[in-house]
Amino acid sequence: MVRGKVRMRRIENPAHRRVTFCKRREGLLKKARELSVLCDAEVGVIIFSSQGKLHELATNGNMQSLIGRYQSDVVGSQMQNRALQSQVAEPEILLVREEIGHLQHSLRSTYGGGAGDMTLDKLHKLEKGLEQWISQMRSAKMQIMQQEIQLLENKVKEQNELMNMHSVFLGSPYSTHPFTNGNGLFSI
Amino acid sequence: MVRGKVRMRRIENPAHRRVTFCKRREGLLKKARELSVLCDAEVGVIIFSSQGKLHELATNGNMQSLIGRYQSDVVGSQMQNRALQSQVAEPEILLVREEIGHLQHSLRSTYGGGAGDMTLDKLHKLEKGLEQWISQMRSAKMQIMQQEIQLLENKVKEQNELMNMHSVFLGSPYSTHPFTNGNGLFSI
DNA sequence: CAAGCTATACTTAGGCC
DNA sequence: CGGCCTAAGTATAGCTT
Repeated sequence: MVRGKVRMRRIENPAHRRVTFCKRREGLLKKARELSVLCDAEVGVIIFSSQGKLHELATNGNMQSLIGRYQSDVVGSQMQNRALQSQVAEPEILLVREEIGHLQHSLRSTYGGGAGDMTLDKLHKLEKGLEQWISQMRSAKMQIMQQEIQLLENKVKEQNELMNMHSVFLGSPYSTHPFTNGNGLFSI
Repeated sequence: MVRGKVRMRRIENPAHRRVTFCKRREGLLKKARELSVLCDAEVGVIIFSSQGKLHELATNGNMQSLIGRYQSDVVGSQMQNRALQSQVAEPEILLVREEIGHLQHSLRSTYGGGAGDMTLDKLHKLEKGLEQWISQMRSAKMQIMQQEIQLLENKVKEQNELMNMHSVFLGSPYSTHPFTNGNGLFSI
């Protein structure tokens, strides 16, 4: 029987803690699955016990793809999606894929099945992960550069507006500035 | 009032579905936080609603580091940790860091504060992410190669044992095989 | 030490504002 | 829409086996 409100702090008794961990972990995963089914949501749960053991749930069956979607959403922007798609054929990814292909081939010729298939499956997951990581990396870099360009464009626009004000009220004192064009405005 | 057992299937009415999503999402995150506190566990939850909106919880406050830990555990092995640490100073990461440094510098000189700081903060997060992704990528590749080496070594050992059996029962029929050494055994 | 039990606390569907 | 209410259904702490 639950004799009172549960004290919301770390359970000190290690045995109690482990039992509670097992029960509540199952409860949490059940709730996650229910949320996913009832509300048509995609849910991922990652749990590390205090002993460091990993437990996980990905309602779509693939944590890597969920993490990929998460990264896309956090790094953000529509560019991300375009980048993820356009970059699949880029040389760096092709090189890695080729490298993995070689490794898979040598493994395949070494083992004919059983344990070998497990290893291949693992490699396949790694391959997916690698592509994802590289895409993410590049997308993030493109994102940064895109931001810089945007900021510089804004800066230029700002300066041009200032210039126009100066022109109206004070004439065009900067017409000989080395970075301005014939109209006294910055250009890229 | 709850009039009967909840039917464990997608709620078709969109309004009901959204309300239930909000309620159960809060419940799930609460349970996750409780599990973390009571049992001293590290918990991460990622939820995408059916409209694609992201909701997340990382009980240590940093989803990226949780994902990093997850990747380490899935890709596996102690090597991963060594790799994560030893590779921080590697040229590729230094290059990216330098590149980001340049972008940060130009942003800093363009804007003096306010929105500029938000952008810098975002860049800083991206920088951390990039390092992680590169480390992950390299660790995964090293892991694959490590596995290949291990498998090849096992294969060689196996072959050598077979050779020994042949030597005992049939003599040494393969002593002139181009890939064997003077003892009729494979070597790397 | 895991598995099962049960009283009690907690969650939540549906209603209402 | 978002918050509050409440009955009914669930989860689970502490116990037992």
